[in-house]
Amino acid sequence: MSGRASTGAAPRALRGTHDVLWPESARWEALVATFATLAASAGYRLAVTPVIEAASVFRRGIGDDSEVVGKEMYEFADRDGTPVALRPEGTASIVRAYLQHRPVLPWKVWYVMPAFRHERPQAGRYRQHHQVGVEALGSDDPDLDVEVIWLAHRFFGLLGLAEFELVVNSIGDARCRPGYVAELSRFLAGRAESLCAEHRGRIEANPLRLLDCKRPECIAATEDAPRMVEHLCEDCAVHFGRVQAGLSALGIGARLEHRLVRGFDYYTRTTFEFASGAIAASQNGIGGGGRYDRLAEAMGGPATPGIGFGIGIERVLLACDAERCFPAAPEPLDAYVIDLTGGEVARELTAELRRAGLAVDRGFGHRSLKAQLGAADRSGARAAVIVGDQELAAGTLTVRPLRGGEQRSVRRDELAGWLRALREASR
RNA sequence: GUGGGCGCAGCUCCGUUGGUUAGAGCGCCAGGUUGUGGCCCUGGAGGUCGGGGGUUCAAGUCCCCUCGCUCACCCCA
Repeated sequence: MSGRASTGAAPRALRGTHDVLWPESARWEALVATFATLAASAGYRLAVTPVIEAASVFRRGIGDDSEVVGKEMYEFADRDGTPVALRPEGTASIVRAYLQHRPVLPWKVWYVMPAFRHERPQAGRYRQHHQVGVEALGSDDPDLDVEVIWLAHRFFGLLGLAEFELVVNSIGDARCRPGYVAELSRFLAGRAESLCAEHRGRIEANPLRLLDCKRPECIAATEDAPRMVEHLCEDCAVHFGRVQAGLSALGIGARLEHRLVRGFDYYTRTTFEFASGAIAASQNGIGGGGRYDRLAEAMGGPATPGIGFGIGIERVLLACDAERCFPAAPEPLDAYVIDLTGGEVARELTAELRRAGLAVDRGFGHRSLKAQLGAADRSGARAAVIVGDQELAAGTLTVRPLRGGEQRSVRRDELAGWLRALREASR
C-alpha cells in the first residue's frame, strides 16, 4: 500500500511523469513555436487528436507483439467495458483520424502531443513524454520521404544542434520483405546457439527485430547476416535509391544502417532515426520515423501510403543542454505596475496598457514600495510604473527603468509610448 | 520486471567513535531607508532528519522492513 497516502503527505506527480514549469517551459514554448513555423512553411497543418483511443487503434497498427504495445501500453477497460488505451505514439492516432475524416490527399499534418508508455523511467525516458512530429499521407513519391526527413533535419539545425547523426534504411515491402525474412530466418537458425538468451528461442517470432538487439552475442552473430537492401525488389530498390539521392542533393548526410528496423510493425520501405552524439546516456535517439504504406489498410481502410516522424521534446532539450544551444530567452515584461494608493489605478492602468499591446504585470495586496520594487525587479520587467499620493495629486506617473536609465515623471497618455520606446531601445 | 546509488528547510548540502534545544549558503518575509529594486547589515518564518519497527541510558547517525527519487539493463522519443 502507499506509504504516502497513509501518512497524509502531499501528492506528487506519478512516477515517470513530470511538471514543466518556468523557466523550462519557456524553452518548450519556443521549441514548439519553432516547429510549428517550420511545418507550416512546408504546408503541414496542425492536427490535434485525442490522447485516448480504442485499444485496437494501436494493437492493429503498431502490432500486438511489439514491445510498446505488448508490455508498455497503458490499456484498460473504460467504464462500459470498452478496451481503451493512452496513445503510445502518434502515427496510429493520425491515421485513425485520416480514416475517419478522409481528407483530400495528400494530407500533411504536424502535431505536438504527449505519449504514454509504462516502463521504468531513467534519464531521457518517461512514462509520459512529448513529441512533435509530422505525418504525410497519400503519396509514395520518394521526394516526400526526402521532404519529411529534411524537415526533421532542418528542425534540429534551427535549434542549433550540430552533434547528431541520421541513419536510414529500407525494409522493403510486402513483395520483397517476406522472402528476405525467410532467408534471414534460415541464416539465424543456423547459428541460434550464438544468439543472446532472450532471442535464442524466438527467431521465428520476429527475426527482423533481432537485428537491432544490442547484446554483443547478437551483434556478432548477425554481423554477416543477409542485408535487406540487397534483397529489395526492383520498385523498392529504385524508391530507396531516389530517397538517398534526394537527401544527398539537399546536402543531408545519412548513414545506411542495415540493422535499423524500428520497433513498430507498420513500417515499410524507408526507415530513419536521428541520434544525438552529445547525450551521454544510452537514450540518445532524439527522433525517428519511416514510411507506413500498409498501415491504413491494416486498420481497415483503403490502401494509402504515408510517412512521418516523431521527435522527443525532452530528449531534444537534453541534447540542447549538452550542446549548450537553444537557451530559454523569454520576452521580458514591458512594465510592472505598483500602486500605493489603494489599487484602483493599477486595476485600470494594467488593463489599458495590456490593451495597447504591452506585457504588464503588477503587484497585489498592500506591500511596501520597497517590497514591490523588489518583486518588479525579480519579474524581469523593463520598467516599474509607480503611482503614489504624489503622482495622484500631480496627475502623473513615475516610470523607473529597471535595467539602467533615469527615472522620470510622465503623463498617463504618454506612458504607453514611453514604454514602447523603452522596449525598442532594448532590442 | 532485474540490479546499483541516494532520501536532513522551498533549493544545494555540512552534521565527528551514537551524546543537550539539528545547522550553513541560497531563496522567501520584515526592518535598517515615514516613496525606491539590485549591493550591504540585522532579524524572522520554514524541518515529525521519507515512513515504520528494532538495538541503546541516548539514534539524523547502527540494524531490519517499507515507500520514494535516481541511474543502468530490456526497449524506445
